[in-house]
Amino acid sequence: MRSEQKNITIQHVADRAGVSKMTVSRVLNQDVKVSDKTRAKVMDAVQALNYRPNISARQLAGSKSYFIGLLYDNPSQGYVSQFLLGALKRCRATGYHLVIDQCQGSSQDKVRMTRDFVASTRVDGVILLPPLCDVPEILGTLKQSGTPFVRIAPNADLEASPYVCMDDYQAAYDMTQELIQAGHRDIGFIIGHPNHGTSRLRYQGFLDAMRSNRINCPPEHIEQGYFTYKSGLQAASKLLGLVNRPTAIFASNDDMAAAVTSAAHIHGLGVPEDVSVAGFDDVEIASSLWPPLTTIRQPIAEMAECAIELIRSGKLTSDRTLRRSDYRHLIDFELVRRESVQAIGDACKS
Amino acid sequence: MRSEQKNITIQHVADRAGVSKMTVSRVLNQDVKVSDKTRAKVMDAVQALNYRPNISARQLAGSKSYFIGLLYDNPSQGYVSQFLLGALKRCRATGYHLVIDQCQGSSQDKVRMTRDFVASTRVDGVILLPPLCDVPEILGTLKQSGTPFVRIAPNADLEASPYVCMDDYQAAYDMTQELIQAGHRDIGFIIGHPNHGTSRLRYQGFLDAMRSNRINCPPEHIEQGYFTYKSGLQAASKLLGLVNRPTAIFASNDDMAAAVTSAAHIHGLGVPEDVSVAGFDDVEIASSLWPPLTTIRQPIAEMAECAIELIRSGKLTSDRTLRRSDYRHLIDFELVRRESVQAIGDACKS
DNA sequence: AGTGGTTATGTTACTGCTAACATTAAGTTG
DNA sequence: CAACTTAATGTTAGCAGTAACATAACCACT
Repeated sequence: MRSEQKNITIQHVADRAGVSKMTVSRVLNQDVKVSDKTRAKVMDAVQALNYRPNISARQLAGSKSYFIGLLYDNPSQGYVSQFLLGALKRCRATGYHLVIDQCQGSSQDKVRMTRDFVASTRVDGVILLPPLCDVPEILGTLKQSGTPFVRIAPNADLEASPYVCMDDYQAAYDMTQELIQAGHRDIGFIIGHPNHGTSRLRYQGFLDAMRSNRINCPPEHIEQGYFTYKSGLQAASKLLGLVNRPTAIFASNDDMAAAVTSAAHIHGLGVPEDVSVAGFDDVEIASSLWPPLTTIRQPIAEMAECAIELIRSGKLTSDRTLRRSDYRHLIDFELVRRESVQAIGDACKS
Repeated sequence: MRSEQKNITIQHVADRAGVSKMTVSRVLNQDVKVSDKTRAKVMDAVQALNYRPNISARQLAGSKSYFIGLLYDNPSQGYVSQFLLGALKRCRATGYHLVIDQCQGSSQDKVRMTRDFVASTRVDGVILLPPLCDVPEILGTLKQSGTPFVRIAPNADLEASPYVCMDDYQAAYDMTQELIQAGHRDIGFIIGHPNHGTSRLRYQGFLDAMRSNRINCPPEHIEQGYFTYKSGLQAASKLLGLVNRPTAIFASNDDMAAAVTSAAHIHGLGVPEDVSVAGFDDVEIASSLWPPLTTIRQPIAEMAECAIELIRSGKLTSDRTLRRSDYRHLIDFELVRRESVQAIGDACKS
């Protein structure tokens, strides 16, 4: 017994407003060819009846489905929920809905799942989260099906589709600059996983910031990590055991930065009194740790909003080749200052 | 240009199989009244044409929408993604789809959002994640709209709807038993946030396990926490500073357990050599920490599967009052043994 | 053979909306 | 002021399925 009050349809609204169904439909779809007077009458009726268009009927009759698909595989926990935050906000504001699915297994499985997904939901477009956005077979499948899609932070094949990302290089540059401005000169750096494209960008940003401040960076201050807590622990132990121990350590992600904090404690060093720590990503651990991490907030939610808009705009649907400038959408990051970084006093550490 | 191959409809399948649309529909909906021969013919045609029913048409014509709503507010990060894992698995297997939305703001906002959500998506049912499942206004709104709903791990108002949860009491009991069996007698416990119903259950499980093993638990071994890393740090510091310092600490969640690990390091104690640590929840931090935490894995994905099945089954739709046994669905937890707990040797600590 | 009772399949009439075309009303011009 | 635009609204015919009823086919049993 779903219907306490029986479903109100466009016909009820039309009757109440004294117009035809079609006019109501036009008002609801922002068609220009409706007089202001009629529009007002219709809107009043919509309000009064608390009418919501039946999305299925719309989809069946029209060309748009008002559904946007979100496919993901296995991004870091929290990434999905962050992304959803922004995506849902935009969807709510525009009357769209998000249908999500996980796409895992062999690349053959992924292809099948992708195909089934677009076929059975008839979404208007698909958003691919990393690392799914770098699976060539999926890109191929989507292209073949004619479904527009946007990728989030892809590492490769940048011409395959429009994509949204942040400027990892600039963020690392800025964070390094921040540490330098706080008086740090001996800065340790822990590189991310060598397979991730972002690792290189972040590393390069760090190096260039050091260089442009004419600060020498000895090779023993650079350690290779793998984005895991454990790898961070090992890297940090080496850095903190050095004779010319750095006064600040910049880790390529928060998990490793958290490990640096633990390593410091083990070495009997306080954070931030003895060593400052900076992370990257602003995942949950960054703020739940004590002291909370100074880090780079990835604008995941904003990236999501941008992706939704791209699909909604319909720009991607048209056959005409997109302009090059339509492909890349850079979203601003944010440097989050928390307690894990402290300025060095006048008393210079020996 | 969405249509590379024009959409195949039920009519095409019917033509190819040499039957009417209705028969195809019956086969697809597992109707019993179809002969095996006809069923085979139809399935062959479906396979050959790679036909997928149009979900909108189904929804419009039929009573089911094949969409299930998932509403959440602000659970711990990772909870949502964990939940999605199970929910999506079940959905995929059954031809359903998940439409998700976030429901935030004042309770008035939440009511409006909930109402809009069910009205515009016409989902077959709604799943409420904690802490949203304890907002009375939302429960009221859903009931009023006649939409069936299932709650996940609710704290209060247990008769309001069917719900799915795990046995927190038993889990805490088992974990305590585990520590005792590893030879620990002096066990510290950090209670969770007093506002959470689960905190009491976990505490009680701990107490009862101690009691049934006739182990005395001095009051100074019990500390109040608030489920945060910081509160765990403070509680652990007190416990580890005691003269009769416990040999094991059981924290009511993983964040606090992680803090215990850090506190131990600060106190110059090794985990697990000097002090064993047990957590609860098995969130990401539990396995990314070093040493990884022995903890209770909340069966979030399984709870999700159960919730989907409940809605899909249609049991909740009927007006007849549900049997009491239909309300509560307990899902088995799992005790995850990792490196943070060690058995105490024969040499008994003084 | 005729009656009744199944069981399997077909028909018809919707579901709520929009595309495409048809019509009316209003404004413009020679 | 009739003819011609143009703007605003109405009509008709689907979209792709399912519910509900109608019918045909088959079988057993008096």
